[in-house]
Amino acid sequence: MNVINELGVLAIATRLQRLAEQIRKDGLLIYKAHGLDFEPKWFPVIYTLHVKPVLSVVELSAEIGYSHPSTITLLKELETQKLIKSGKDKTDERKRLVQLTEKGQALITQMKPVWQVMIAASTQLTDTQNNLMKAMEEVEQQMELQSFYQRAKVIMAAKALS
Amino acid sequence: MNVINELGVLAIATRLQRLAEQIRKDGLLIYKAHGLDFEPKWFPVIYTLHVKPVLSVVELSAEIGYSHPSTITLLKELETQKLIKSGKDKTDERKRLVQLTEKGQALITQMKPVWQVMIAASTQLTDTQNNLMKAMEEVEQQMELQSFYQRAKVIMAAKALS
DNA sequence: CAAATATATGTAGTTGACTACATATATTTG
DNA sequence: CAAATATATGTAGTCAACTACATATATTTG
Repeated sequence: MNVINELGVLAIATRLQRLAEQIRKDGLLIYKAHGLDFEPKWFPVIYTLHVKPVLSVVELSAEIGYSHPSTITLLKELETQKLIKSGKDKTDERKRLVQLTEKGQALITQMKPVWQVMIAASTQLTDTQNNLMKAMEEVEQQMELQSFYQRAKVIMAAKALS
Repeated sequence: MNVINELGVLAIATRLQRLAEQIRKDGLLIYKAHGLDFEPKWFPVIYTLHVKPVLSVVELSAEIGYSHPSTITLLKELETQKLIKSGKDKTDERKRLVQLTEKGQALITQMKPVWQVMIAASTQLTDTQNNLMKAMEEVEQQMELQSFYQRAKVIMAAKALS
């Protein structure tokens, strides 16, 4: 077994990160080609608020699967873009309720056809023999079953016996 | 077609990044469990210098597939750990030649059995129905054939005709 | 009902990669 | 052979996520 395989596994994230960077850059270009001023990283927030119009920061974070500080950063950017607005929840003063502005809603209407194109293009990219999305999900499942560390421990124990 | 698919594609990198973070953390623990003071991110540099004992910074960057500034950062860390050493190339004063120290070589000997365990564990994790490594390679190939942006353009053009 | 605990938000600093730019040396070419 | 170009290295700053910690408000419990 070639030790470089281990490199391969540890390097997956780096490679995917690069791929993702490229996809984000192209995403930005695609929006621009349609005359739209929108960054791909804003999509999860905007789309979620489109589907669930009023959410607190933590609810939104949970929906998009990000940490709440990451979400707060995105919300700041979107607020300066005037695409979202927010205010205190009157029944629970801890909560800040976030929602789209009219400008945000109008932008979504313009973006919808672009999203369709993006979906078609990204499906072309990822729907190969080993589907990347499915592979991801499978590995996440494996990790949940047993972590990398736990697996290593079991393998070590087995080796010690033989 | 559900628009959230697009989120899925753009979110791949984030998810993979998290997975990679977890794997790195566990990797650190596995080294520690063996009494070794080594960070997973150092592996590409150390292993490459093990196979190709003397390399310049740019040669090394190319081997591990990182940008040269990223490589320089790793080399700095490894130099403070006294795992590598470096000096000017006498025939080409621009080049800095990098190599393992004795300490570095001794550490590799200690790490080799640990790498075997890591390879076995990570193979368990990623060798599922849709193999993650292969999926990655396939998507990289697709991107080389035609970028996300180009694909979107073609799809848009086709739409305009219909 | 006061104290302890839980929840919501926010700030600061970290991580591991990157790009853009600056500088030093080597090589090529008019 | 001097000027232009190419290569090698290094520095500074960016990016998109994170964790750890701090604070404010709400809820639960002895």
